[in-house]
Amino acid sequence: MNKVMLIGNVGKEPVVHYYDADQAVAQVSFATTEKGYTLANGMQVPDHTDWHNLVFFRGLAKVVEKYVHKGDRLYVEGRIRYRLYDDKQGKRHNITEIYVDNMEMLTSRSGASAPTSAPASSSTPSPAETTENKDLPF
Amino acid sequence: MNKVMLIGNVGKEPVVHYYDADQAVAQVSFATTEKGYTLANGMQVPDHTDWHNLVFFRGLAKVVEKYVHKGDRLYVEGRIRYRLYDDKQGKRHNITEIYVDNMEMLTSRSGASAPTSAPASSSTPSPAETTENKDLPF
Amino acid sequence: MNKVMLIGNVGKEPVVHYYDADQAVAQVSFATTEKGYTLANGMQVPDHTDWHNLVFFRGLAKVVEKYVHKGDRLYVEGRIRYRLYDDKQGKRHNITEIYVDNMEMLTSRSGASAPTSAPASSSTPSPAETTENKDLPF
Amino acid sequence: MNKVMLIGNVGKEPVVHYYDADQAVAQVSFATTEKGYTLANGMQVPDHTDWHNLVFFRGLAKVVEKYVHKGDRLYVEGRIRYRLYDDKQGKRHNITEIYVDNMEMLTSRSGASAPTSAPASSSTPSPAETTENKDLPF
DNA sequence: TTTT
DNA sequence: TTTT
Repeated sequence: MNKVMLIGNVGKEPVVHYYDADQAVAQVSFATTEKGYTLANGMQVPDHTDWHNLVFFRGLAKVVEKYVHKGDRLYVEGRIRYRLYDDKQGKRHNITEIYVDNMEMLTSRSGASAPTSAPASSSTPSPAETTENKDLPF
Repeated sequence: MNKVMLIGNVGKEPVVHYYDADQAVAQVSFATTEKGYTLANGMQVPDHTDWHNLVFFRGLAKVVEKYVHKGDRLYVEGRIRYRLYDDKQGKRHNITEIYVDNMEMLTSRSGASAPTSAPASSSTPSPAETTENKDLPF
Repeated sequence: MNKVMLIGNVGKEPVVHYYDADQAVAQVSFATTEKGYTLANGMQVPDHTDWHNLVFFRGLAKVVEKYVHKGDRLYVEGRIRYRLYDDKQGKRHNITEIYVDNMEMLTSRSGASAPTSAPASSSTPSPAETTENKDLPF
Repeated sequence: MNKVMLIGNVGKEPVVHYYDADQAVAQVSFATTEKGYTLANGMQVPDHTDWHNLVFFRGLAKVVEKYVHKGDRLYVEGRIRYRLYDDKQGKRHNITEIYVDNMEMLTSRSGASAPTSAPASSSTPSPAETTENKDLPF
């Protein structure tokens, strides 16, 4: 088991690459913040923010491209991956990424205009705010 | 592994029992709500609320007694337990409970007056809004 | 959030219903066991087993029908649902179910003969032991 | 929320530092392995192992020092932390660590002799294989 | 009713 | 019985 669950906010506009029509990859810089607290001795521990490198593949990458924007609050589930890469100068770098398997948008955008091409009809079914498995409404 | 994670709201004031000075047990009726959504065919699936029976023991029960109130939003982690009990009429019942191992209060109560008896001193360290393991602030 | 994660064993053969060609539902009786331990005072707390009612829908129900059997070890993720139903005698009952959104088979069945009709060819791609989201092997 | 759950194996003997009698920190190199699988097109995706830097504080660090060894299988829960540090040559490095809040030992060591110095008494209550919250055995 |  |  290698499982990560995060609730946080998107730091800037997602970056999406298409390797072919089907193979989309989206990268999202994502902040989680741990609230500060006061120690028994009165010392104040400040808030702490971590910046995660989220990576979305295939269908999720397309959902990100369509609906996710800077500032949005998300719940994501995935796995930690550690990777080496060489930059243009041939320097080797470590990078830690979260491969996202599941996402839920927590920013409600009820009367939201769609990002790129606005839907003409107002009867359009609401934008998919959830990409989790949805099952029979028993 | 038998793990439950919930974010939701307290439905009524917690009920706390002391078996002796140390053995406190708190019971909390707790609602989680799954947002409705629109199916591909246009059908609307409404919001769905589940009511959980949370059970807190020992130190956590005391934190609940002190700080948790009707309407509060909580994050809880625990385990599912199924139990049989006989009511006063001798009738047997099934009950499902969530034994809580970890709790975090999500309702900020910054300028909160303490629940029953307000603390005299204003220099009191802030009420514990978190009961998770807190470690060295590296 | 209403999230459940279980690792345990299937107690008897799954029961599968088809409402139509697509709408399959599988029910699985599922045991999780919490290891006993010794208290500080030397008292022994025995092992404790909980029996969960798992419910699988659609594609997952079909995977269950094909591959899951009595005794198998599974990892499942899902949500808790509380439901009322009336039995044939018109008596009302509470039932707690785990709606499964994600499953992973932990019982390796490497040289396994397929459950009902064994595949003739040995070059058959291995049976799906995982039904989680699988992404690009970056 | 910044939550990590891992099941895997300890790669080498833990390294423990004491800053003072109470402030212990343990570091553990920890491997999680994702099973390979066969793609629809017959291509084989091999097993994939990730090496995590686990960090344990205070009481957990002492449990690690006493009971955790190379090869042991563990379940850990914690948070991801990204940190910069300068090495002895003054070079800046990124490091990703998992701050562990909760641990469970999955390697059973029933008749285990204690690691370094064996306890004198054989009536010693069994070694703590679990450091999770344990509650009233209702 | 299961399993380690 | 709660809340967003």
